[in-house]
Amino acid sequence: MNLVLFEQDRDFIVQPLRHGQMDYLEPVTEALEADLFRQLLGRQILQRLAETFPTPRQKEEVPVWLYLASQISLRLHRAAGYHAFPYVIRTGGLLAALGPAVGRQAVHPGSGVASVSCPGFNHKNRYDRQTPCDQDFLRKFARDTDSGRLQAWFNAQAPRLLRSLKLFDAEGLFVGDASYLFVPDNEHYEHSAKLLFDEHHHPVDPQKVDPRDRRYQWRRCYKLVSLIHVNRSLEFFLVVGGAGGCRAEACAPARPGAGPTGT
DNA sequence: GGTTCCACCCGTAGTCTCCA
DNA sequence: TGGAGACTACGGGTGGAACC
Repeated sequence: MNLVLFEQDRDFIVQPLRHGQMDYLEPVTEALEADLFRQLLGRQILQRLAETFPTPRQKEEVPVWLYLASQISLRLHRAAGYHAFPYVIRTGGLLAALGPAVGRQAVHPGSGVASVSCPGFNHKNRYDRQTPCDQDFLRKFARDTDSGRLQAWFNAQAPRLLRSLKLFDAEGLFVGDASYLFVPDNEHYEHSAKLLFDEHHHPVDPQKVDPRDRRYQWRRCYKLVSLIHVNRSLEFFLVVGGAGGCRAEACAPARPGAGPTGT
């Protein structure tokens, strides 16, 4: 974790920290994240995934493996949007794993301010690069990727990769899990559906309950069905496949009140 | 010269926060 | 509780670099 403080900020920030007052704790340390990406890169995992990724680009400037690594890093930091990419790069461990050929971090000896310098993968930039690629590249690459091909790619490559790494338990236990992803009530969320949920986030049949009951709420959502591999002692779980979407008929609860928890 | 990629910029809409 | 302003996410446009 990098923390650069100016003199006037110290009392304001350090004192509450000493008393255990914190609004948010970063769940991933720089060292742990760097170790993860060293494994992924050193064992050629990201490169192998990139070879089959359904890239929307006809020619490649920024490598696909960097796109995949950036997406993983954003998820690790729970970044909701690409806007956070410069901050994730500056504070996370991805840059350390990638090495100075992709970017290096330096702390100014006088001011103590940390800065990042990245050579990039082309010479189209006008300003000094703070990230290996522009956040707009990640955003538009993701937007242009065909969702159907992406889902098919994940469902094919994830089990293939896990099998090659010998990560499947010999007993071969798989669990089907359905979750509901709640979104704001905005019809621009394509293929989302409004369902009636009870106070435990279980979908219920509006024909069989009183929708005016305040315990029930109409909520817009997507449904995610995941195939998860576990061992009997539940020491780990691996998501090996999934399907998303939420047309009303597909999202209707199979058994009122017995649905999965919202996630 | 045409095409593609992407860095950079801008406008818009949605969401959040603050305050009366 | 509602309005104003700030913030954020996103789509679209532009122009330069790279390549054929």
